[in-house]
Amino acid sequence: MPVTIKMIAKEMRLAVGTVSQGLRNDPRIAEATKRRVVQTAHEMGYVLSDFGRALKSGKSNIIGYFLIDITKSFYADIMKGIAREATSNNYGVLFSAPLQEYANEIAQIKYFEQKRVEGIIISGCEPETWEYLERLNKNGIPVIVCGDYTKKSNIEEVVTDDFTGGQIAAEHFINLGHQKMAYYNPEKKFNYRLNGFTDTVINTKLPSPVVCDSKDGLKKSLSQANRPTAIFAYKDLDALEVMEIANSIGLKVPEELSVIGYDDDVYSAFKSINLTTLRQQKNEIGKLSVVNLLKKINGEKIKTTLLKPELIIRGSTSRKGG
Amino acid sequence: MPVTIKMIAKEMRLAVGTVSQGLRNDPRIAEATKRRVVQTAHEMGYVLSDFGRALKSGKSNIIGYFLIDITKSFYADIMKGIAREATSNNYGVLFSAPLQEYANEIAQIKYFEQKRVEGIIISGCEPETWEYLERLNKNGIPVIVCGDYTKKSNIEEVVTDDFTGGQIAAEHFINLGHQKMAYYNPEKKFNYRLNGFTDTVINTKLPSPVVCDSKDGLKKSLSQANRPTAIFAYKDLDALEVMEIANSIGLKVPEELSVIGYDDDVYSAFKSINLTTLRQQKNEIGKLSVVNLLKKINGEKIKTTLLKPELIIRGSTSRKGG
DNA sequence: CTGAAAGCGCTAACAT
DNA sequence: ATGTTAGCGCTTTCAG
Repeated sequence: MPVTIKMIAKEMRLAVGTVSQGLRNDPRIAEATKRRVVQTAHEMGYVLSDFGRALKSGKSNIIGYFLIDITKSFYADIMKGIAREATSNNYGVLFSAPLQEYANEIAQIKYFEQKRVEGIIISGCEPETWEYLERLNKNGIPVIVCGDYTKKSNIEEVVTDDFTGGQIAAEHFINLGHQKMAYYNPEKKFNYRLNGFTDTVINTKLPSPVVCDSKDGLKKSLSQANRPTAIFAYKDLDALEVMEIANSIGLKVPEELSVIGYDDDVYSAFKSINLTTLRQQKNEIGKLSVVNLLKKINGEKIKTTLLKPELIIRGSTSRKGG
Repeated sequence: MPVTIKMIAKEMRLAVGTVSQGLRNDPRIAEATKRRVVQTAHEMGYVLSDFGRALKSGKSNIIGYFLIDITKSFYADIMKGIAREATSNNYGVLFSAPLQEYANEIAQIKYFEQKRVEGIIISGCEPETWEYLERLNKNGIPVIVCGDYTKKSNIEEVVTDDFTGGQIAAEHFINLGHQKMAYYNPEKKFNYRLNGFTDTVINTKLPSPVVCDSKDGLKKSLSQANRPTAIFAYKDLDALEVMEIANSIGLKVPEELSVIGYDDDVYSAFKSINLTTLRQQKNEIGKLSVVNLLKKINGEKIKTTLLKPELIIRGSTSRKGG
C-alpha cells in the first residue's frame, strides 16, 4: 500500500500538518525542515493521494469524456486534443465509450457523477439521454457538446461551422463553372452543411441542388441526361461511394464529375483517392472543448464555438467539362 | 454541491450509518426504512461519492490507459475494447495521451499514481520510461503492455502474434507460387513479423527475402532484373507506398507484384485499394488487456497473451505471373 | 516555527 | 432495528 504523510510524519517525528505544509512549500515552514521532508518523502516513495485532497477540497480535478462511437477516426484526433489540454491544466480525463443504448448511457453518466467529475464533454448520445444531460448541466455538472450534436439543445457546443463548410463547397463548384449540383447524405443526419450549400447555390441564381439520401437515388440521379456535374458529400466515406458509383456507370472523376468530401480522413490524401475535401480542425475542437468546459466549471459564461473548416483542394474536382 | 448521506440523515432524522447501510441494502436494516431511505435519496438527487468509499476501502476502481499515439486508427478500436470491458467490471478508465517526451510521460504516470489508479495499460512509450514502469509494476501498480511494445521487458503483453502473422504472409505467397520475396519496413521498428516471414521462406528452401528499410531501397530492389514478385509490408500504409512505387515504375499490382499489408485499416477494403492484409483483433486486444490487468490487480499470475492475426485476401495478391 | 485537531463522505465495528 | 464512533489521507485553522 502507498506511503502516506502520516507515515512520513511518524518516521520523521513530525506532525502530519507539518509534513503536508512542508511538501506544499508553505512559507511558514523552515527551509531546512522542508528540504528534509521532501527528501524523506522522496526516499520513501511517497505520492500524494488525490482522494484525501479531493475530499477536503471538493475538487476531483477530473473531467469525463463520453464518446459514443470511437471507431470514427474523426474522434481520435479530438481525443488527443482533449487529453493534452486537460493534462496541461492538471485535469485527468475519465473516458467512456458506452454502447448505443439509452440505459447504458445514463449508467455511464451516473458513474461520472460518482467519480465526482467536475465537467463532462460529450460526443454523441442517444436522443433520450439529452434530457438527463440538460438537467445535469443546469443544476450541477457543466456539460459541453463536442464535435457533433445529436440534437440541438441549450448546451454549448464546440463544433465545425458546417454552414460555412457548405458555402465553401458551393463556391468552389461555382468557381469551377458548375451549374447543376447535388448533395449526398445517405445517413440522413441533420446538419447545416446542406443549408450553407443550398443557400449559396440559390443566391447565385443557379438551380437548387438535388438532394440524394440513398445509393439508389444517387445512381438514378447520375444516370439522367440532365445529371449534376458536381456532388458535395456529407463525409469522405460518402464521397468515396459517390466515386465508386460514378466509376460503375462510366463517369470519370473529375473530368465528368467533381466530388467534394468532408473531414479529410487519412486516406483522402492517398494518390489513388486524392479527394478534395473540407478539413475539420479536429485537434482544436478537442482542445477548445476542454478550454470552454474549464471556463464553465469556473463559473464563466461561454458561447457555442464554431471552427472554420478548410478546403483542401485535390484531384476530385475540376472545371466543368474537364 | 452534491448531496451527501449526512444531509439525507439529517433530513430523515436518521444516523449516517443507517442511511449508508440502507442504501447498500444491508439485511440488518428494516425493509420499510430501506425503502424510505432509497426514496428520499432519489428525491434529493443523491449520488454516491467514490471519494469517501475509495478512501475507506483503499480501492479507486480506476485504471489508467496511457497511449502515446492515438492518431493511428489502430488504437481507436483498442480503446473501445478497453473502455467497454473496464466499464462492465465497474472500473473507470483514466486516459492520457502524452507528448512523446520522456519527462512528460513520467509526469503522466505520476499523475496516475496520484489518482491511485489500480493498474495501468500502456500502448507505447519512450524507451527511457520503461525503467520507471518496470519498477512500478514490480512494487506497486500492475502494468500491462497493450497492442505494441517499445522494448521487450518482463511486463506481460497483450499483442498480436506477429511471428505467426509473418508465417501466414509467407505461406500465402508460397502457395501462390512466388519465389523471390521482399519485406518492407521503413520505420525500421523491431518486430517478429520479419522473423516469421523469413523463417517460413527459408524452411521452404526458397531464397531469403530481401529486406528494404527505405523508399529508395525498395525502388532500387523493384527495378532490378531479378526483382521480387511479392512484398510483405510492415503495415497497410507501407503497403500503399509499395503499390504507389510499383505503379510509378510501371509494375502492375497484383499481376506483376503481389502485396500484403498488416492491420486491415478501414481504407484497405476500399475497391480502389483492395489490399490483402493481416487483420489484427483490435477490439479483443483492448478487452483482454483489461481482463489481464484486473487479474493482475487481484494478485493472479498471468502470461503474455498472443492473438492470432487473420489473413484477409483481397485483390493485391495473385498467382505469380498473374 | 511546529503541533494538535477538526472535518471532507463514507463504511464497518461496536453499542444501544 | 438503529445509533455512535473511529478512521481512511489530506488540508487548514488555531494553539502553543
